[in-house]
Amino acid sequence: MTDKANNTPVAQDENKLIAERRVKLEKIRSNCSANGFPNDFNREHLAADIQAEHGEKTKEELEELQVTYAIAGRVMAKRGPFLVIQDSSGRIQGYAEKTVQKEIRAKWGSLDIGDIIGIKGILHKSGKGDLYVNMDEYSLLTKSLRPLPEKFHGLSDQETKYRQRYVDLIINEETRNTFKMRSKIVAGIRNFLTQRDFMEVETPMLQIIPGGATAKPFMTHHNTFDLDMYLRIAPELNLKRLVVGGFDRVFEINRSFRNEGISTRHNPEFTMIEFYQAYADFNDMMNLTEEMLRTIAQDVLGTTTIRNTVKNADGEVVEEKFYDLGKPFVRLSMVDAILQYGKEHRAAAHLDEAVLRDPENNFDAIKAMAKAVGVKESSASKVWGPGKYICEIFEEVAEHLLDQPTFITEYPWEVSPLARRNDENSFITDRFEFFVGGRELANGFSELNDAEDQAERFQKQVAEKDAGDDEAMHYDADYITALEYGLPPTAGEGIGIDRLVMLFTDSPTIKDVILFPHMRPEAE
RNA sequence: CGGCCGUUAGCUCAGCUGGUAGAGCAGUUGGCUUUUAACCAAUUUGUCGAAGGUUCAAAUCCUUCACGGCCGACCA
Repeated sequence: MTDKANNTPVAQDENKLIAERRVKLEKIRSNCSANGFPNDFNREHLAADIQAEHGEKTKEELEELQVTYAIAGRVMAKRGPFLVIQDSSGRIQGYAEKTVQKEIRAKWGSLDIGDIIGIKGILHKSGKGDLYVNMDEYSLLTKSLRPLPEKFHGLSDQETKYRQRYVDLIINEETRNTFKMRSKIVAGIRNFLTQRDFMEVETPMLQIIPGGATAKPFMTHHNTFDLDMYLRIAPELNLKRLVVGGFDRVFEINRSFRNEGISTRHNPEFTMIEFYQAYADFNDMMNLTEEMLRTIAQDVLGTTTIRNTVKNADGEVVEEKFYDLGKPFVRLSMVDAILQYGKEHRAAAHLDEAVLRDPENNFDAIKAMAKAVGVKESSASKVWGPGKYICEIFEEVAEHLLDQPTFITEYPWEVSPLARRNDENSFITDRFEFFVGGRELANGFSELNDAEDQAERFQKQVAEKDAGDDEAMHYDADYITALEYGLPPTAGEGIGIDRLVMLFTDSPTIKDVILFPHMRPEAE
């Protein structure tokens, strides 16, 4: 099948400014080598390195040195004879004396903001104290045909920032920093785990049975097998198959896909790390999480205290929050969280501790309580048991209030189809979720390695699917087979990388930490 | 999927209770030539998101649609 709509070239949004630059490009093509696009300039130095090495020197000291530098980058501003050049490391000025300016005008028409040039010459310091490279040699490397956003206000239109991230990256240093930080965070996680003998693996994203989470999958089709397939919603089951195989400590950092709503916290494809450790339990995972986040914060931010802000429409900071990852994180059971945070809720009077602590024998009461606090029921709620109601009440009255780093434990087995039951209380599992700033960042548990129990849980999920819950899990017979070979006692965890980066970079929406977030196509 | 808000020049934005489109930046031309949002003078730029409607007259009022933002819903 060919999709002509996506392959038809559409008329570019030409305007006068672009036309003027095309005229200049014609001139450059005829006056310069390589038809105007040379690739023989040898860039030898970065702006930031030069600034670091010579920024503190006096004008006179520099004149004595007479050092030559070869820089290249994008022209970001013109100030008389000075050109502000931006490269991947930072900015430094170039200086065009009058004869050079005349020469440029004759050969290139004129230099535009956005053009990419190479400059080689002696480094000086200006009267106002800024370093500049004299344009002893220079070459126009790439003519920019499109005008950049205005130099002072920059690019603030969010739609353009997301649709044309390349423009956002040219213009906004905060955007560049966010994605540099993201790279460092991922590298930090990788280091942390590999130092602890975890092995990085890659498992299929195309799956026949999407498993490992309750979510709606994307569907696709494999032509050769003539087989419907799904994009994975989680790597979980394959990673545990690897633990069965004897890889005791594995992790995978990559995308999962869920065919659900888009919001400030949700993108249809998102990056998770999942890691599994044999002969460990969920308490070990919580300890590991604390240590990992602490280490990464220290390595990436240079501090364990993270500052997040709330801004108003004008971009002014109206609220500041600090999260100290250096302190032990709060650990609270789900029911305790309901009782503690529910005090502020408008329906607080309905939160009866005796009922919450024994929901199985108070099913009607827990249902009434859920209704009182505002839990909305749907057609799928026919199959809800007491555990699901507890979880719904928690989400309604407590979850969004979990600001400081908090582990919530004691998730009911009913909402945890892959987690191990607690030994003392079979109503709950050895599971936790981790929250910061009202956002869920991680989910971990001691793994259910009892094949027969797992088979029963899958059957219950299938019943829920048949009852109309299209997010319920499929029965994965091969996974049961794998468990029958024997999964050692194991604990595992998934951390949402995008949300973690949001926390570390003080980003209010997930689109700010994803280079190319999904948007509806623009109308033609 | 629902509520509210937005969409005007390449960018950032004005444009009032309807009277026929503006500023700064950048662009063009010239000047200046160690500037820092460089400066000085002159000057160009528009399908006012799209389509209907009301009106003598619509960027402005009404309707529908598109896209975006925020908040809900779903979820991670």
